[in-house]
Amino acid sequence: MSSIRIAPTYQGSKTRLIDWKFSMQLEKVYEPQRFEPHWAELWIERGYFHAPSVRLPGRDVFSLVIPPPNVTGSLHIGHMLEHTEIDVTTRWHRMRGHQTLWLPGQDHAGIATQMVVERALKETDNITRHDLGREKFVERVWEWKEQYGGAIIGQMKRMGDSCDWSRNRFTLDDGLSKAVRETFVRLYEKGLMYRGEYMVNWCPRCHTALSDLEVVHEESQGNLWHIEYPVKDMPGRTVTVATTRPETMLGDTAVCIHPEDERYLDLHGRSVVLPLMDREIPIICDELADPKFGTGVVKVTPAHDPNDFEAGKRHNLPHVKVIDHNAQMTAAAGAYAGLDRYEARTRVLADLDALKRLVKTEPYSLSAGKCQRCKAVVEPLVSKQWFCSMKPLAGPAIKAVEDGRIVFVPENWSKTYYEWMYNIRDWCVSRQLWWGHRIPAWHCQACGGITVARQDPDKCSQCGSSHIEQDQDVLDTWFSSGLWPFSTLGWPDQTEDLKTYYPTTLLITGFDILFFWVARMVMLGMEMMGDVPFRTVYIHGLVRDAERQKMSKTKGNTVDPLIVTGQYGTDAVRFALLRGAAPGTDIVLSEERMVSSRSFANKIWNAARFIFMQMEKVGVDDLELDRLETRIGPPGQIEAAAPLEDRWIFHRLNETTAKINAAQQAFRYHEVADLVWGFLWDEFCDWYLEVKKLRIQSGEHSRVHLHNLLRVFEIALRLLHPVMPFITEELWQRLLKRHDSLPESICLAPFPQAGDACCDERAARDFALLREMITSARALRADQKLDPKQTLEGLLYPAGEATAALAREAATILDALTNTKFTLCPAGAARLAGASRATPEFEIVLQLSGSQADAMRQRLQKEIDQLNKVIESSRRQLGSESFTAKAPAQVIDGIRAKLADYEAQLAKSMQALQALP
RNA sequence: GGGCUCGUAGCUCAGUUGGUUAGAGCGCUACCUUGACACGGUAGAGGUCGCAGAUUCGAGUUCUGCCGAGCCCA
Repeated sequence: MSSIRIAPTYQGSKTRLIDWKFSMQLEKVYEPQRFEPHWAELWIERGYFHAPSVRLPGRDVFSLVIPPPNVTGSLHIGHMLEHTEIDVTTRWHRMRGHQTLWLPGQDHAGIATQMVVERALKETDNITRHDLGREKFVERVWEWKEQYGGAIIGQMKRMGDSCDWSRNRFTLDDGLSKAVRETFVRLYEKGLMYRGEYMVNWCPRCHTALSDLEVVHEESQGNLWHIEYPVKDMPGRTVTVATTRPETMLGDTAVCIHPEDERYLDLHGRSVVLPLMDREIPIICDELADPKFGTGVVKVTPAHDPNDFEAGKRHNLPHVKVIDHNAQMTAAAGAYAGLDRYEARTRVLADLDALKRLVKTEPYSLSAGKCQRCKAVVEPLVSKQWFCSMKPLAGPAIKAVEDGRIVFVPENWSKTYYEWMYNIRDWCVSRQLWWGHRIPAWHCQACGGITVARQDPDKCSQCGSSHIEQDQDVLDTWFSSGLWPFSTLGWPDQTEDLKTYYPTTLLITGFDILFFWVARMVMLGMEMMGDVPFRTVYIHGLVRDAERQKMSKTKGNTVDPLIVTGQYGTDAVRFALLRGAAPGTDIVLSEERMVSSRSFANKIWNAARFIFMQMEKVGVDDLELDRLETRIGPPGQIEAAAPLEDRWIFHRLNETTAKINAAQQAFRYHEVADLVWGFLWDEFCDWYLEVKKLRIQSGEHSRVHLHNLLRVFEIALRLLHPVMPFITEELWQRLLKRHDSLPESICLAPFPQAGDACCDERAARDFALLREMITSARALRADQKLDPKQTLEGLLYPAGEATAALAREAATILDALTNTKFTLCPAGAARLAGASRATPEFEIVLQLSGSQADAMRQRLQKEIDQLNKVIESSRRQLGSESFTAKAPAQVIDGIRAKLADYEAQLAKSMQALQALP
């Protein structure tokens, strides 16, 4: 092996893997920026994440579609959490040899994108979209999309998201647009898509109708104004209505009382005169009025309130539209025409006050519906829109979850899902926008008929006239998103992709779009494909800041993934996110979490550095690690004659492997992270490496020791890879000699599986005992404030032959790791006075001066107190008839054994206390 | 008003079907710059698991009520 060592450089050789000859020298400090971009690019260039269309024989399929981010946006930390969870799961499946597809893409976000481009037009050219015209405007949005739409893709690639980029999809792609049109036509033909005049949520800023879901209700402090209406032909008789929106009174076409309200029986069949307008309107009887609320009289404005709209239908009331699509008063508002709705409110109140018709103003908290996008207060307006009937679609969607064909994780989300599904209302799908899928319906100027078609028609399907014009509106973005799991796979064409990957295996997404997206995908998937779109829905939490606050731009507490990954490394940020990602909980992302996660990466880095240095010293490079077949499946056989630490670490590795696979299966990402952390840091680095250091220093059988060390480390890297893909790839590439039989990348190497071959309970017990001896001795030293550099004399009294044998076998380790020269004493030998520590298995005594005895006495007394406490409670339990009669024998035996231990330990502690000078 | 979630160490959180002395990270204290790592090591302190009942031989874990925090739907 050459003695020249050059740090690897990736420049000018993007597609080259690391040259192993130069791979053994690691920088002292972990610097992820040096290698993360390299691997991110290489993985994609080599096509490791490409999924074939054809179903490969004998392999499980794992497929998942991305929740498509908004094309104009950039990724925030919430996306990064979502993508990390997806990526961890995807990589895990890929490594398990499954035919794996993570399909990426973006959606066109109709309202949001149009808003952004309109704003830009205003700023740069001071023009509106109407100045440009529809065609030109849409062109501009496409230009915008081309310019900024790549941002997300770039970010995802840099984060190592293992998606198949050859399949990237956009909701406005030709294929997906075809799917949208096909769906619309099918639903229309089935009578599930209809057009009509109904009251919808209208955003006066975005100038479009919104679905119920796009309206957010916010509590705010307002007033309840009480207005008096004089009853016609009954001088002096008035009724008082209460309203939070007095300006709408101009459009009142009735007042309403409850039919059984005794206060108003004399008013049945009467009418009132609407103040300010001097319009006579009827008094109607309807359940709409709640006798218990206020005066029991309500004003009825069918054109501007959903409940009144319904009441208006029941009583054939006329609509007087006093507020228009710009939230300005119409001509019907008489003197108030042209005013903004709030200005009109002020004026109406002033005028009513002048007429002495405003009898009371009381503060009132109300919840106003606001546009999700622009936060403008939504105006309920009657207009002609397209609606999708939901009830018929909801049935099969509910059943799919009830049957367990779709499973929610955590399970309780299914309740929220049912709740919404059972109370579902028709979906307003038309939007008065230009950016989106134009509705495939043509209106005939001759007969007024509607032609809905897959291909653009040239004449009316009803009268044959060629004077037809396509509907001006586009569809809700979520309509196309609802088709995402199959439109992205080529539907409505019957593609190979569809056969192979639909239904998808899993969906990982946030609860905020459970109704918007998840529920609609289920309904449309059932309807169009006749099968569920995914089998499992994992709902992740919300990323919060260190103070548990929701992140928001206005609060300024957002975390930019690009900045933090630059600071700490992508692996560390991923790990920090995952450590908090217990199912059903929000994720708290703090600076400290990222710092400690980077420390973990640094720890692994340095463990590798140590290993590589030893390999150099011993003069071995690969130690036959190229024989991959020995590493598929369980961690492998370990000879019975192998040193204790090897038998122990393989046992632990195997256990950890089993637990990690189980945690992966259950989406317990925090557990995956904790397990791998605990194994690598607390066991591999703190104990195994420390012992191996001694072995290698001794110079005997270094090769054998190193061989096992490398095997463990290599397997651990693969366990860690889904969670920290970059550092594991970097180290794995450096560790392994390039060999034809090996996968090119750790991405493609098999994920470790647990087996029985290296289970070794005895080694586990022995090593735990050895650790206890060492820890006890160290604790004694620390208690006595003894100089760590001073080698001490110590005595070890084992309780039995097995412990004695272990003490003999591990004598050098015990001495070295405690800096003590221990003498092994027979079990029954007389105790020497000194600092002592006892366990059921052994007792350790260190020589002690009188001045140090006090601290020791205190510690022993505390220990005795604690022992007495647990002994008492154990005895009480064992003395209880009902316990011994009912508890399982295993539990009783366990407590008996433990009690014996406590008692033995207590005796030793008492003895030690007495022995103190 | 209906539904859901949470309340465990100073802070942020784990704790899978009830079972022996309740864990982690960060922070804190003391000691240690030891040839992988101070982004480190060793040893420690710190919790009557929100409150009150109930079930049980046994409850952080199950049930009921209350208090407190948050979210969703109407």
